[in-house]
Amino acid sequence: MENAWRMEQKTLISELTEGMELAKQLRVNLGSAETSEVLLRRILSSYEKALLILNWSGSMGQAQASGVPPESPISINGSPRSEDFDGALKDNQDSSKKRKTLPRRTDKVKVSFESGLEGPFEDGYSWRKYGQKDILGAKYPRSYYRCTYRNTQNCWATKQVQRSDEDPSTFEVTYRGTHTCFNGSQSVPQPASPEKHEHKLNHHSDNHQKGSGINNEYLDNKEIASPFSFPTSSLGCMKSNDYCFSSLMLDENNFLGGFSSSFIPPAAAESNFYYISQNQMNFGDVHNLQQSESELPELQSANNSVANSPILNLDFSIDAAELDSNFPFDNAGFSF
DNA sequence: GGTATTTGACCGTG
DNA sequence: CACGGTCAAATACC
Repeated sequence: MENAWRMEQKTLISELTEGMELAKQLRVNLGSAETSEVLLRRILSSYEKALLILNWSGSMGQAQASGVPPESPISINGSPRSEDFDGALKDNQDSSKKRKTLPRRTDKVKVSFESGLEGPFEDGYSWRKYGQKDILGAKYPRSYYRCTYRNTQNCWATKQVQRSDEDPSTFEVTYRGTHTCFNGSQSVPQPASPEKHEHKLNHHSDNHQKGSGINNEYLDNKEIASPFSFPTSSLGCMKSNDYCFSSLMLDENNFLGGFSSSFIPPAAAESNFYYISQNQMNFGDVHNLQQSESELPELQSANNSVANSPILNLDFSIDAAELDSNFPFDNAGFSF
């Protein structure tokens, strides 16, 4: 067993390393759509293999290491609820029920109120709040948002925003589902002004504070969290197909989802989680990409921050960190 | 009047 | 049964 594991580990490391390299190349080549696509495919392939391995040895039980049908059944179209796509995710084995343990991705974002909004909080999408709940053990309530275009464009993306009790200036944002809306309207706040920027989209800003019934605390929460976003970023597809593309790809990777997934056209992409191509144009800084599925109990991302993430240049690093908890990667020398 | 938010109720899951 | 997530009626704002 051990030998087997070691071998797998090597393979895994090799695959991940390659993926990383490819990603780096991609970064350099971004711009040339074709090249990017090829590279992305390769990246995906590498990660897929790695994931399969992980999946297999990591949790013997579920090893769905076979060519699991990647894409989820077009749930988006017909399904009335967002929970659908989780089903899509891992329904292979347990089919039947919808689960709440949707894989999702969490980001922690730090914001400084004192100095005004420092980080850009627009992710280019329009969110509509549909609920708020007090969470056990948390000081602050959790807010639930869904894409404004859910009905009009069948976009089932949702996100949850929770203020950290320990550090109120930090918000944990959990994205679920992928945007399938094409909102040119979202005009991404392009080169988001690094410094306090108005968190209101000038264009079509429809999220201004309306519910003036909320108290300040929530207001904060809301103003900031709601339109949330990252630096320049890009979540999902915005206007540039290229970015959309990459987002999807990575997304599809689903780092832990463990599915093979081949590229899915943006339109129908209903992958499961976003992946944020972090800011600064070229995935510069990493965040946490967490996809937790039933396998990984929790997603916590650990870094907060927009501000400092000494991590490398590629997002993949995150995984390393995460996986780390499950595997002895030490020797791998994941020093991206 | 249309759209967004608030908030209690409902429902599925563990 | 408790908790988290979503629904939907009521309400607020433009």
